[in-house]
Amino acid sequence: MESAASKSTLLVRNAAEDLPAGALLAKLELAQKEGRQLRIKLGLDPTAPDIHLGHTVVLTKLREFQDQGHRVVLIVGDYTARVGDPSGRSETRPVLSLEEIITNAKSYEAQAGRILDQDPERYELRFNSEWLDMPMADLLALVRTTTVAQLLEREDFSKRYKAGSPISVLELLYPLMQGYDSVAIASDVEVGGTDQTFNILLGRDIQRHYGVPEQSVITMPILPGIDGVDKMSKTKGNEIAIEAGADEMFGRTMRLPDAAMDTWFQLLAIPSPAAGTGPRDAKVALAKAIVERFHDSAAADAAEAQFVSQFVEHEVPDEVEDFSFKADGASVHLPLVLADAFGVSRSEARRLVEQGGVKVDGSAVDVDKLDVDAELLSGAVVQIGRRRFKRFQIVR
RNA sequence: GGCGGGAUGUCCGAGUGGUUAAAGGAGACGGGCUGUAAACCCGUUGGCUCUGCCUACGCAGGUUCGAAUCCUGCUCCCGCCA
Repeated sequence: MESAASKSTLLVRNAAEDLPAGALLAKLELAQKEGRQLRIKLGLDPTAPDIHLGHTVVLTKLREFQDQGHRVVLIVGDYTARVGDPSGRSETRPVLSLEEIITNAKSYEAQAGRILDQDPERYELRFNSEWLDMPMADLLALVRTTTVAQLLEREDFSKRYKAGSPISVLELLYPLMQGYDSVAIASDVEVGGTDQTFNILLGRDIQRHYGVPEQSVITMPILPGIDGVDKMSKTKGNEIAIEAGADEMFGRTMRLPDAAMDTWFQLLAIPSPAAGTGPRDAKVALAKAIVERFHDSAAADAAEAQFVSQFVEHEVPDEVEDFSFKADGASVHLPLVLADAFGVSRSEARRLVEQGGVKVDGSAVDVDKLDVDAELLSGAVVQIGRRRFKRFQIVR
């Protein structure tokens, strides 16, 4: 059997931090000695149903634990989501209904199944409403564990405090609730992004107050989105969803700035290409590897071919979605049809035409001819910009 | 409880009676260049039946020839002091 030390080294190799130093090793040794599994915690936010590449960094780490025989406990933050997170501005963040949360959680779980082993021996899904919906007395006991000074240690809190920006009490409570989750499920190890470091560490303090063993902490670096700057998130629109089609995955990866490539190779655990490989080819390798991971190698080859044809050789893609529209007269008002077909406003459609951004069968539309012969559009591939296509069909 | 500040377009943020659909920036989008990278250049960025019309600066009224800008009331938010 492999030693705990080598297992620990493996688990920590691409992590940002392993806190406190050596704690993971101690946990692994303990588990080995007692012949039991470790309980590996990951909290998830059920506000968005789609898993993207950023989530996979942490999920893959969890999978490594599972492969060593440990048990992953996913916690759906249904209770916290229902309360609503006021972080940042006082924007009315939609408080999700229980149904939405459950839908999201299910979808999330299904997608996580592509990375995690969902064998019940190694996998557990819990909702934190199970224990957070507690009596006031219990809440007070929880709150007693932590001081304001401790909470202000967190950088974004202290910054905002100093700047005189609002910090809601609810926000202050979040780390406590997250910490209590660790108590409730008897977490041995909590995994999360580096942005979670404070919260996860506070979980240790809270566990200590409750007289239960403290979890060790593994933080993973944050994967930047395809803009190469911000954390990957759906809100920013810089994500690659793992459910995305092969072509989209490939194409979006190719938009990644060169500077972020190394990070991606590393965090996604994709072998870097040989030294001396040009940045473009390296990115192609990256894109293919990603597609291969979530589809297969045939799809990766096809996506590359498609990409070259569409963006290098500027050919119309093979598969273009149909858009049917009704033509009453002999001619149709182009902005109107474009608006319907591409989900833009008519004004915007008009602007796009004016700027030469609209092409019919490969040639730009004449700005002065907004009313087009319906027959000419029939069966034509209409294109906006470089990556939006629709094949028009007339319905009489 | 007292005092003060604020609510502007996707976001940030100017604007305090009239060329204001609203400076500037970010983002986004379109075009050029290109490796759908970066950098850079140009343009667009409320809607529409588009040389005009409608809607818009927290909400509701009011003053005015004319208001995002002034007045009144309301709602919400924030900071400071206690």
